[in-house]
Amino acid sequence: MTDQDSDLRARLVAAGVELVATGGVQALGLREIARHAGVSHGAPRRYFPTHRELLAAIARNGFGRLTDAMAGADALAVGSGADARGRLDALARAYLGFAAANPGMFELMFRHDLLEGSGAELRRTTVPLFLTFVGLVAELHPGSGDPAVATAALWANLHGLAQLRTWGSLRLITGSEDVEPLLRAALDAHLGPAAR
Amino acid sequence: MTDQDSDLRARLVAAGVELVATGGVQALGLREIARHAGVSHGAPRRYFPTHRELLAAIARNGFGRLTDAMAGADALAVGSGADARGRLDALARAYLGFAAANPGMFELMFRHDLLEGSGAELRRTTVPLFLTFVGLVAELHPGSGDPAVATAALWANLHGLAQLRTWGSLRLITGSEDVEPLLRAALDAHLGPAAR
DNA sequence: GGGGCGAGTAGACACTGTCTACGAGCGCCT
DNA sequence: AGGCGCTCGTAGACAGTGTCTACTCGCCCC
Repeated sequence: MTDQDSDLRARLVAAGVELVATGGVQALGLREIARHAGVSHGAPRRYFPTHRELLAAIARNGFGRLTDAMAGADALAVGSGADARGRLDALARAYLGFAAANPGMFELMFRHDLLEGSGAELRRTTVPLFLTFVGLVAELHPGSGDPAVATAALWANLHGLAQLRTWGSLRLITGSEDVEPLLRAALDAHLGPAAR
Repeated sequence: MTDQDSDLRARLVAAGVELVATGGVQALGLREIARHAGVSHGAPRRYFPTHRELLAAIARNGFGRLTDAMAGADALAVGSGADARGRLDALARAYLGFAAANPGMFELMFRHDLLEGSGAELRRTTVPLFLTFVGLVAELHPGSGDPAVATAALWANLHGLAQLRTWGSLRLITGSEDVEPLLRAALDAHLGPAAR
């Protein structure tokens, strides 16, 4: 698991991360990743039996970075004295911010056809993140139904906003590329109007 | 545009629709569609200069069917005396129902990487549908901000639910495959509790 | 009746992911 | 010290893909 342990494995993932950031998902050909890492096209097979497993490893990196980004945003919110609602705001913004800053990676992370087989494991990595969401929602809305359901509905809203923005529908509909008003509307709808 | 006009064009799209229903997006190879339509692999090129344009035509079929399904559900709701909230319920359920019944097609419809170039045109086909949404939301919440923003936020919620369900996250989170409680939560959040 | 042309065929090309045979380089053990 | 074995990466074959180009067949119109 260290940097030294199986150098090429880490280099391949790093090459994939770089490629998906610059060229999107379609730049993640097996041979192209191998070229980018400076090895022959057969080399990845030693560490990743199939192309999909390499993609899954790249996606795993993305989930890690997403988790880190959100944890960081949450810690920052807590540090500046935010309450539950403020923390949820910060987490939601971090989610959308990650999707906007890493559209290719975000797409890869949720392309179940590319990750089949490893999908279940990747899904599990989002659980801790989700649990903090649930805790905050429960704190904000005590005793009003299952907080997991409310949280899942909210998460789906964030996710939909992220997807539809990269798909380009939002600008068509609202006339603006800005998700901010939509995000506010979604948060207000699910969590109640923000305290001001 | 009739059945007779360029027979093969329609047959190719029909073959694609069938293939995507049974084998998902990855079954939509150009050569495989041609085989399924009983022609050689070079034939599609006469009607679709590139593979992506054929996929776009298949997706266009999907958008048409989605629009029809939602319009039908809405008409049914109106026929049974539903108010604005009831119609929105029916429309939302139709959207999720379509996504659940045609997961491959739904995925294709929102795979911008496969539809690049034709994406803008396809997006436009959803506008009338969206406008009825906006009208109903405006009727339900008169004078509370831009109804287009509220509607876009709601649509994103539906879309996110559809995507996350096919991705398999919802079962992990809520312990159940059923979207119904999540849908109710989303609708209640955005539209207020349902009249009963 | 013959020329042009639209429609589909067939093959070439570069490229992909997978599989297999091979070889270079290193550590280990006697 | 020397040979063995094993890990790691190379190189080529293979079937399959999307695109492009040459071609052929059949039909319509003059």
